[in-house]
Amino acid sequence: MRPLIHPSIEDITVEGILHALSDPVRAAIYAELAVSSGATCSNFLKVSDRDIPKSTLSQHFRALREAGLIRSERQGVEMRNSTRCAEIEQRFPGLLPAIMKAHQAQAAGRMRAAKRKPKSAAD
Amino acid sequence: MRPLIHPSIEDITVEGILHALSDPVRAAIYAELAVSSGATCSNFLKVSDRDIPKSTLSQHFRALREAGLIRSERQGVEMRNSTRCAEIEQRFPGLLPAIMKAHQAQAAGRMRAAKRKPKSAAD
DNA sequence: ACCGTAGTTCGTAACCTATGAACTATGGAA
DNA sequence: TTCCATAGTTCATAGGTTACGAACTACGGT
Repeated sequence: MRPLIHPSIEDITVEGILHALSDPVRAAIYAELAVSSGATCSNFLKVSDRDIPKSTLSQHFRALREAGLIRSERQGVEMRNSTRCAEIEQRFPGLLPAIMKAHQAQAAGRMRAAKRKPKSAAD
Repeated sequence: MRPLIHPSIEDITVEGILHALSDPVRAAIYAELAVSSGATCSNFLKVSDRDIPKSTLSQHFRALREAGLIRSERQGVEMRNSTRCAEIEQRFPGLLPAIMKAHQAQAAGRMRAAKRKPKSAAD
């Protein structure tokens, strides 16, 4: 089992961050981790009502880790994950807050739209 | 020749924006357009000292356009491109400025590093 | 030593991207 | 009008990336 790779803060790139967060599953994972730090991978076997196979989930965590967005460490049989937002905030001030805010705004917009015509809930 | 597709403002997604700007060439194009509005595609046959084939360039412009980041319109034989940043700023306030600022910070960091050990200029 | 849980790795099919070659659209020049 | 040059687009395809089931590894308990 190869060791986990955590890029040092100066190796983190904007492109990498944007790419990692351009996937809705990863964005959701990151957003959740930003709030409830220390969550494990299997806390995310369901993401916004969608089942994610655990191999896929593992890859998503790897993508977030290698983009420098999260830090993962083994703790017993499971994996504790936490964001590296303090570090990133220092290197790219305002970037993550703006992205998270935009994601929230988008989710809020979806909710408003669903309320207006509730039939489309299963679209 | 199929007509150009410009998503309406409410169809623009955060994921789409992040994905479009997670490519360094597209980010450079967007940054340049944000400053010198009205530039044509062939203004970008070179991007940060790299030659971009024009078919590739065309795809990059399409990606930016269909993510909702730019508006393109034919003017005579060429194509005028401009950003839709005012609209996007309204829908996702602060998002684009934060991303652009981060890209600048990164470029500034690279420049500082190159100055410190100038030998690596050709890496 | 064995089992169950939590994640990782591997193989492969599906999808995405870059690029050269061929094409289309437009505005002059002959 | 016909021809040509310029600016971009589209197509085919090769190479890269991603998703996911199956098989595997790591750890803690019994």
